[in-house]
Amino acid sequence: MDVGVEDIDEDETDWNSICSDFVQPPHVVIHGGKYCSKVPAPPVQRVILHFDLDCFYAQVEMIRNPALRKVPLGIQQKYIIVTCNYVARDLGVTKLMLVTDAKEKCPQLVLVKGEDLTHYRETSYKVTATVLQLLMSFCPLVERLGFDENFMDITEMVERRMEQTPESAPYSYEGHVYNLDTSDAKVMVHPRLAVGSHIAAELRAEIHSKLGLTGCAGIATSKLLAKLVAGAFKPNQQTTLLPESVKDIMGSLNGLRKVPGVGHQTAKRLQALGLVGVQDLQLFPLADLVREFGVSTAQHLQNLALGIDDTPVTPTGAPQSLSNEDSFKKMSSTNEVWQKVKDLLSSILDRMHKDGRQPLTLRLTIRRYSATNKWFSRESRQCPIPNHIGQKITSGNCDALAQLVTMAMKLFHKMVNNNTAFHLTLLNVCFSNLQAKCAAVSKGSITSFFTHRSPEKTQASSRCQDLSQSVLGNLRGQAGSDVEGKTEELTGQDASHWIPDIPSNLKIKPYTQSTMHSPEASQQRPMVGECCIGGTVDDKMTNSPGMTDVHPLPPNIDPEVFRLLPEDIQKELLSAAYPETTHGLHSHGTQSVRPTVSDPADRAHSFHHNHSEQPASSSQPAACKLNDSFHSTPIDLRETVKGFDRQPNAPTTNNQQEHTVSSLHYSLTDLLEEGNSSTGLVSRRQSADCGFPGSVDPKVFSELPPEIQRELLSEWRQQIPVLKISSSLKKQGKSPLAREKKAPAKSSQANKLLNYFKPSSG
DNA sequence: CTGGGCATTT
DNA sequence: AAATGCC
Repeated sequence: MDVGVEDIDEDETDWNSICSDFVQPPHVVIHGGKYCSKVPAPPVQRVILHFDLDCFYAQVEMIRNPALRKVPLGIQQKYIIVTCNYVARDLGVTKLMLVTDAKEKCPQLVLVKGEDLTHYRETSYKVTATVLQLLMSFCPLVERLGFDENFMDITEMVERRMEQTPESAPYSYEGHVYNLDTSDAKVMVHPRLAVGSHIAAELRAEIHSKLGLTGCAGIATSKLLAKLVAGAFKPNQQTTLLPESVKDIMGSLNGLRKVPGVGHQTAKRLQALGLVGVQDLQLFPLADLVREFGVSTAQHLQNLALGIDDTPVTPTGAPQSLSNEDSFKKMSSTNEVWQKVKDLLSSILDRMHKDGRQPLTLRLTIRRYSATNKWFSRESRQCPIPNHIGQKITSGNCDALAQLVTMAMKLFHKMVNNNTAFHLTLLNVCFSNLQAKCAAVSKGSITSFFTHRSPEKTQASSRCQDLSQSVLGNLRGQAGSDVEGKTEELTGQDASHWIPDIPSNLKIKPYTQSTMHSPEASQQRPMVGECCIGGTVDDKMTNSPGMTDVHPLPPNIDPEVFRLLPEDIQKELLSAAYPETTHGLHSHGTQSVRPTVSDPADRAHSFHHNHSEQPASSSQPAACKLNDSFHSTPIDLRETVKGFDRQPNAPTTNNQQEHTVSSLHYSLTDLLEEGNSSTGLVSRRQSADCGFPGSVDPKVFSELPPEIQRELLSEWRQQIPVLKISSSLKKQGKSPLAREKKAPAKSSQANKLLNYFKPSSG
């Protein structure tokens, strides 16, 4: 028993247990390590953060109607309480409880229908966007899990902070430490996790102050452990898991089902092998497990039981499909089906329109009634969506609805014979194969790059168009900048809620050392520098007129690039690019080029103080210094992090939030429209000095697969024609690139991408 | 009387 | 297209 975990810790690689987060050679990879197959397992431990909102749906409803905060609240979907607030929980209500049971147990229970997920979805993406903003300057990696959970790889961020204050790593943890008394001497051994715990606290404070939402965080060395430990203390708290306690937390799980990754079916198959507890799986002969699951799954499962999880945090980006469904007791007439399909389509059409991308396929799913095995028996049929219809969808042409209903009914009749009786219990419509629209850009000559799409475009070229489209969609959506021509009317600021609507905030000292070169990037460097991707592309792109007209967005402060700049330039960039965040809400200083951001050294100093020992005068907890860079008024973490007794009433929070957002939007609009004030400097500096595209959207960039991110950065550093690409990198789901990621072609995908931006000569 | 929505894998 | 997993 427990042998496995012991083995892990005491295997030759002892980095796991005995201190020395410190000794990590700075050059040894960071977040990129796990993605880079070329390097052996890096000796650097990741720091993974899992953020889990408390009873999410209930929180959203309580924000919409603060009166609900005081009453036992349940969110009802059909006949079940999908979640409930803590008032209700104290009265015995639990998640996934039947409404009847819940009412019986708690007659005062107030129910709110939660079948329409719109508000939850929107709030969910706001949370992810906020997280992204926080990590923006660190090559942010955020992976969503459902609507209420986010994984972050904050290894890089931790590394930076440790560099800033090497002598004063925080020998204290924010929040709980799993199974350990915080006064225990052993807690001092993992400074990187300690730093992670402080970041987690800041993140939670940020989410709360911006969105009014509370949640739990787990800090550990893998997604699995971070997720598990996040639930140790439940509402609105956080817990750090030290490697020494891996065995404990895995052993604490009662039942294999508690292991994330072990679902119903898997648990049943395991049980058939006689395995019920986590330990059973840990000790089960791998060979036998392989016989049942195959080598890959078997190893994975056993690793999970051992608390081993190497899976990377994969940026989620925009959803790859949008679906809408409804369930019911019985539906048996075609008319009913027609009506329901129409309703479902109507709603999803609206979402699709706001998303901006064009769905290429439509899928209809049904569930037939069956006394036995009621929940699994879904059938589906799908078909391509003709281009002319797809365009109507993205342009908001209502004609699309009727045509789609017709298509859906055809799909329906592929599954249900017209003259035979049927009994459905569920209908689902889904748009998938989402493709960013190809649009023209206003003044840029970029337009020509994308307007002529060959009829049979390669997947790659379509990917390229996705990029271009994305950028434009984002420009339109975010700032309402006019985009040329026939493109449909501006859709407002919805350009997908899955992207942050404000630029990254700069919270801590920017990078000053180059420690995050991925091996890949480094290796490519000489090669790329010489190849230059064809002076052809380079020339065309860099020389192309109108590029400077491409509205520069606030620059993406990417560490890889940013740290290469002289410090004074860095500061200038910061203050010019983020007037709101550096000056507060009142000074709307797009004109100001003067560096007003606090001196990085000061920040580091502050960091030092806050973590080493509490200065007598310091009434501010560690995170304050960070918060004050993007809140007009510092927020006392002690109030926001620990319980919210003094919780800001929802209205106040919301107002502040609105103020912030609108202010930022306003200035963002300015930036887009007068691309030559202070931001002109920024973008010029960036493109000329460091090769980083000033108009690239950090959020979009962050959503690209990590490999692609590194490759693009590498390219950009070589002064490859970035402006074009950057402008095209506005908003881009990972989908197309993610697919590419899996493709065997291991050569520089960024290079290929660049090629696609060449005007398709001929 | 077990939701609605998303992703991945085969 | 179906199965599985997660929340």
